[in-house]
Amino acid sequence: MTKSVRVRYAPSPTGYPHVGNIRTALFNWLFARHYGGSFIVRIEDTDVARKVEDALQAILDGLRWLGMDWDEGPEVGGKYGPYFQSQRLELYRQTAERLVSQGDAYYCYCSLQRLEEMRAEQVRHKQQLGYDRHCRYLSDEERSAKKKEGITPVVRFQTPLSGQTGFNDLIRSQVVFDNNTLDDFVLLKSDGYPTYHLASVVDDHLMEISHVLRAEEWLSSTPRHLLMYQALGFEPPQFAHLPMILGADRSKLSKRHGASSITEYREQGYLPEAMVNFLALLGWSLDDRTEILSRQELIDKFSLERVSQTAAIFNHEKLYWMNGVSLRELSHEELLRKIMPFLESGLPKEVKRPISKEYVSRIVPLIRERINTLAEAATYADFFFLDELEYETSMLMGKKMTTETTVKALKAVQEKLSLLENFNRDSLEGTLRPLAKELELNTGQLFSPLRVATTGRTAAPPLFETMVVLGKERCLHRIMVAIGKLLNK
RNA sequence: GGCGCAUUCGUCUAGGGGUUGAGGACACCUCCCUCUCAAGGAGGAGAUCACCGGUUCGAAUCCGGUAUGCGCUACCA
Repeated sequence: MTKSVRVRYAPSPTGYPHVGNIRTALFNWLFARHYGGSFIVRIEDTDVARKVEDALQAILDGLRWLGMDWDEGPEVGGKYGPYFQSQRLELYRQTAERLVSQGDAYYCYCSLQRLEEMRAEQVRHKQQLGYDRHCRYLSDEERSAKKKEGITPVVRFQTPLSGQTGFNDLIRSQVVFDNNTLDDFVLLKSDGYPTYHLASVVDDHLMEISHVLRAEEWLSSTPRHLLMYQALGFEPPQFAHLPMILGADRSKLSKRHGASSITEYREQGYLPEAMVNFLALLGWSLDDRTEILSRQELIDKFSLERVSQTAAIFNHEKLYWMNGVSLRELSHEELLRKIMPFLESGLPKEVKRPISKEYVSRIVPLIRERINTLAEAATYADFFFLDELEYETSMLMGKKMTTETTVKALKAVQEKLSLLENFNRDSLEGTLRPLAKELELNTGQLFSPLRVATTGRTAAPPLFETMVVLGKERCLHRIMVAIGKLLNK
């Protein structure tokens, strides 16, 4: 590679950052970092009608959250700016005019209505869809007449009627199109804004983009872009079309497939490192066995040669598993820090705020192997914070236990524990195990009612550790409540 | 309708002419560990490599066709 690597992520602020989009950003970012090149963010805000107000912020926040820093773009600037296409309109207009004057583009005065009718007609007759080139063949008189009518024209590219346009896609190798299957597409809209085709070609050239890594949906547009590069005398970048990410039903991933915006994953307690790891493996692989890779390993190992050619279905379950792995790799301190806000926002409102960090610090070791997302901490560990536990009385009774034997067992525990001086793991175990024997119960038969009594659930962290964190008083109180429930049944 | 891209376990994927009776991961099942649930460990089940032809001594791997899926075919990106 002689030229320095310069790649761009070019989102359109028309919606929240979709995971498919973010995956494209990630591959660009990894590619740039791998080759020590530049990662540029360029905002393609050329669709005024579809613009969404906070989309830009959400996109930038998403990138930052995932640790994808950009060398040029919004908020950081750069010498190829501005990085908002809405601020570069003059450049596109000039280029469009140049193409018109050199005979590679023309003004089109066709009304939206005419275009619509033409299209309907084509569909009806099962003809090839596309602009019929009506205005391409306007005489000078007709042209000036249209001009006099005051119609603001669009500029269309004058696509060659014959020949072929091909290129070597870095992921799909040789791809060829017949020029006669391409229509005269719009370069400049009547509102003065460029279409994607014009803007991206102009900007990629001006910004000296070396490689265009974009989603496969752009593959069919690439010959148009190449024809423009040719007409303009620009050297085209290298192209690589990334496989798409689909939903479980194989259609384009969307809201009905569950969370599709990166923001939602963040809110659900997914970790950026898990997200990056998972997204990297959607369409790329290192070898036949590596699943867990750090950010640095990803940068070191990433290569276009190992990007797959097939669309991938977004597998939520695997992400969920991977998040659990990442979560368990966090240090105690880090996990604690990340869990705090989720507890603050996720615990029932009757729990007093602020939540004590010291207290949570004692809970974290008990739940870290039992949760897969940060948000789950709040639902899994709520009994550590609640005063009143809600559960079915029947849950208190273990295998082959009756109300009587359960009450008897809990009363025995109550008695033993109230006499206990040091309420710690070992003293609890040293007390309760022998007690089971005394009562002629197996450990499960004694521990499971006790677990339900103290936590309100049948699945919880290890009993003794849990009881220690809850404290003697609270445990005794909860056991008393449980006995009461059984007797009032 | 036209054009393009793709097609290996349910899913993500490895493998790109013989060492593959196709490897790994998620999910699923069994067992171990164990006070429950997890985590961890050990196993299991799961793919006629879309189909049909061809090339070859030999094809999941190369070629052609068919089918299916997806994408593009907008004054959206």
